[in-house]
Amino acid sequence: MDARHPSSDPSPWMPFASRRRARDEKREAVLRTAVQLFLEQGYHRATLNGVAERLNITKPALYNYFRSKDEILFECWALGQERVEDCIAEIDAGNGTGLSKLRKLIQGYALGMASDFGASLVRFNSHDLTEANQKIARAGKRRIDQAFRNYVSEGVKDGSIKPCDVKLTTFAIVGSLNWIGHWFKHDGALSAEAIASQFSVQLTDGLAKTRAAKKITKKKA
Amino acid sequence: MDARHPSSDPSPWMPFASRRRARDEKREAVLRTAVQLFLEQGYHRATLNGVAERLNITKPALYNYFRSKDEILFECWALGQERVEDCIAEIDAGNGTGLSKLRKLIQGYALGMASDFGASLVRFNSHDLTEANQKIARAGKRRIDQAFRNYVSEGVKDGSIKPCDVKLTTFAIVGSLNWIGHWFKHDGALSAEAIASQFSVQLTDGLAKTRAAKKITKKKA
DNA sequence: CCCGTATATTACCCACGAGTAATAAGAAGT
DNA sequence: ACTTCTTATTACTCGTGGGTAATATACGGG
Repeated sequence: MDARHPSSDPSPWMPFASRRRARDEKREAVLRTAVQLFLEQGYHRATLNGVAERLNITKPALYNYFRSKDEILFECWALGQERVEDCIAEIDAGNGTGLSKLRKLIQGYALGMASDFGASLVRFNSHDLTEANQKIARAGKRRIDQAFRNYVSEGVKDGSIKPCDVKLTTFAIVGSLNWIGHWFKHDGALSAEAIASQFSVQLTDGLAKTRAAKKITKKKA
Repeated sequence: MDARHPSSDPSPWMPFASRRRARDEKREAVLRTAVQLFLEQGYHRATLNGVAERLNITKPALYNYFRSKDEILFECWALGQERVEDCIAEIDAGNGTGLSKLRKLIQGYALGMASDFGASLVRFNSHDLTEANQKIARAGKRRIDQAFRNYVSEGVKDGSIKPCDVKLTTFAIVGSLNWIGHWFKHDGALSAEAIASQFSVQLTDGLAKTRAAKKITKKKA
């Protein structure tokens, strides 16, 4: 069925490695199922029995992979967070104007929000995490917010974005994007990609300092 | 202290009325305390014992005013909803371009979001309501969303707003506004009014079809 | 002054679901 | 085949908190 047990491979670690991989796959399967159920029914209404049932196992089996329900919640959150942070890292590695970076981040973040793990960043209540994990989550949120703000103010500096209140502008953009996590449906009329590219244009529409926009500003001034 | 017991009033219904009013005030006090606690700790972490404690009463006393915890939640939601719907009614009663109506709604909605009851529209999980109340909440959300869409498409028709994807534009605006409910703090640097007026301008900035904007559109075309 | 109603309290119930033994089954290695 | 480690199951505990029954107290009206 698959190449998970390549008996032809003589390496004595291979069987071990393959078992580890199977384990990780199961862990991921749990997370995927859990996040779906959490999103469908809400974290508290969703029970671990329910999660287990969907996986055709029983609740205690889950405890081979996770220590507690809130740990599952946290790891769902973490996967969504990771994806966004990877996106930020990629943007930071490249170059471009503040505006182009901002657009990339908007696009990446929008795509994230259209996924289950991404939506968990905004659909779950941070109070359901342990105190320690709440701190981690807050720090993560901060880093993302900071990235947005950095790109905006960078854009203002390099002239690609017209002067604006960085904080409020960021809030407005992030808000629009977060909302995707609440209304997006995979079976809807709009694909995630379409939304992402639309938003990356639309949300920066009034922000870009084009030649034409410059003219207007000067006219007004 | 107050005129709640006007013994000078001969009307036999007056005492009754005054007691009703006291009752309603207590009901409201419960809701105010409850919504605060729900927002602080999350609906599930917050207990009715906790709510009662803050009011210097005990849990069963709450059941003189509400049938269940989720009824309290619902009424908090309803108060926030009502406020927005009042705003919509007011706008619909007056006249103006689609753009000016949209700006009024943005302003009103932003102000709402900066209040506890308004924030409850977006901070609480609809799954914590009864099936019946979920339907009511969904219908309410729909009405608000529809108002936004109506004003936008009205604006496009009357020429105050430049042609755009009504649905996505609305989502973007509503998203920005809803996000206020998550980050606004009463003791923060920005007042609710400042945010509301800022957003009413900023969110419609790229939307308004000014003469200058018209020129750009024609240039591009 | 007494009665009836509204409103509060104390003391309880109990459903629910997270988490935990105790234990069985299955595969890997020898 | 025997052992061992992993992974799963059955059957259970138990804390929590929403909700209730019985009851006390305050207050306005006759």
